[in-house]
Amino acid sequence: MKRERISEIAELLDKRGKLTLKQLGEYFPKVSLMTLRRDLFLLEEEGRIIRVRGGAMSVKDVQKTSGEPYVKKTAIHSDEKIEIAQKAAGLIDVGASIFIDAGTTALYLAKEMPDIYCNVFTNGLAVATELCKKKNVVVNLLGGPLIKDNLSTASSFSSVYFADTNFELAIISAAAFTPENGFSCASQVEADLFKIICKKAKFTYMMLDSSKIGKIKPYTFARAEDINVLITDAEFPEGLKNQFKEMNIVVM
Amino acid sequence: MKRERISEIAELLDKRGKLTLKQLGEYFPKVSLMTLRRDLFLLEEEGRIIRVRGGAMSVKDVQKTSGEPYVKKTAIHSDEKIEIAQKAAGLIDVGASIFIDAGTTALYLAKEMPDIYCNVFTNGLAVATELCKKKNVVVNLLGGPLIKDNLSTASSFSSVYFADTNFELAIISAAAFTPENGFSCASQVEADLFKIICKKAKFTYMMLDSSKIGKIKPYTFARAEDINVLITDAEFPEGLKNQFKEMNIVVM
DNA sequence: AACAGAAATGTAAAATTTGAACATTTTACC
DNA sequence: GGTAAAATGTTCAAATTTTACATTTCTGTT
Repeated sequence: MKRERISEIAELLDKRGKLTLKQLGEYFPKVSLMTLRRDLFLLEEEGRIIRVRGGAMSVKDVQKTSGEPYVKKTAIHSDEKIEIAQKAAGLIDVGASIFIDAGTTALYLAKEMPDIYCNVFTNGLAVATELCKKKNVVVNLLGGPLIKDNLSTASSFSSVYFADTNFELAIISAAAFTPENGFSCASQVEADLFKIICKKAKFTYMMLDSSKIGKIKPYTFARAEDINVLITDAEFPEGLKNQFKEMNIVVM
Repeated sequence: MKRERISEIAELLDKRGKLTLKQLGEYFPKVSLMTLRRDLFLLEEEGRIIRVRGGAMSVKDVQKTSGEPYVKKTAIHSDEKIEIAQKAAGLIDVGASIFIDAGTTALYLAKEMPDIYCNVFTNGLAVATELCKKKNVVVNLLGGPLIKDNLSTASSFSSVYFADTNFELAIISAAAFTPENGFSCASQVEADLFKIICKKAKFTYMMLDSSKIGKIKPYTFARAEDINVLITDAEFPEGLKNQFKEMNIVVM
């Protein structure tokens, strides 16, 4: 019972990298925070985690991710992003052919994804690396020149590459959204890629955490009506939710 | 003054692994604990340290006890491979267009590479990620289905992709070599890729540590006479070296 | 099945650390 | 010499951890 919980905590931390005690408390509502604290203490003695103020972090995670500027960004609004990623992960069926983008939410999705047989296309190196840990997921990386600050590829070559590859589902995230300007991002090649993706996919699922609302980035790649499902967090304003629903878009 | 103190703190932490705020206070009696706390905060943002209750610990120190599956493999014969990688790194000129493979020696090469302007093509995710740390290196990743055990891409699509991309130099490594069977590797798609690469490149540099000699893998992708430079370690047998030299191949 | 003892967990108060706000000093630049 | 910005100091409230002890659950024995 104890041993089980402890290894579950360790796994959770390896996946998430970092968790607060409160978050752990939500995962294990049956035990008190003090017990969880004691568990963390044991895990620290074993050298598997590092306890930090407020919670703990995975040693494995530190070993692989530290120093890379990209990973730091994942800390911002991470709770909302994980919430969204979990919802998105639940929508993936066995045998599906999916495109996932290179953003931080997508990276969480990669971590949360069930290890079932499916084909995933992505333009994100971190996403691809993460997916390679899953035995049953076939990973396919979009090639091209690398954008260093987010470790993604995007090139004019994409359309040629995608001419012979197919996916029914695109799960992407935008850097900004307003009803007037639609979904936008900061990079033109990325916007072009997303346009191709959205056209190619039968269904487009948009992961959009509430912090993106009202922001505008230079390149719009889709309008509200272009997507099929909007996956967001609890903070998403009700009014906007209804606007999407009126367009027959599933909001979750 | 501030910058100096901060880097001194970082060095101290790298050396000691872990320090409490009080201990830091003894090292820097001239400033208040609040200032040191602020310094630790900055260092944490830079990703150099992890703040823990009561003080901080060095990220480097945590990383020392590392254990990623892929990275683990790099430990085998690592001295020879680093030696070879350093030699290869010395051969790269400003402005060059280069292909580097996805092997472990290639990963060392990526780490040892000078940060000069050049274009690098690769099919290795780890190599690409490593190269992204260099400001002046333009990285270009070959897309396609991912091979999970070595995080590389290789597909029949390569020839199409390479039709419009050019590099004068290919620096690759083989998994095995005998004079009779030439350079061989374990994967057919990789062998196909290497064949295309060697044909496309003006010069082919082969990185071959001495442990590979006498071994045979299923798929031959090049013969001795196909390469221009052989980069190897000190253990490489003299007799074989001379055989290469007789074919006008530079051995170093 | 009942019991003792150990292990695990819960609770609450004390101790420590941190974060935030504001005051003060130093530095850099006109 | 003056002024704004950066750096540092001080103080105190808030949050977190530790400690100590109470309670529950588990385990093995009779």
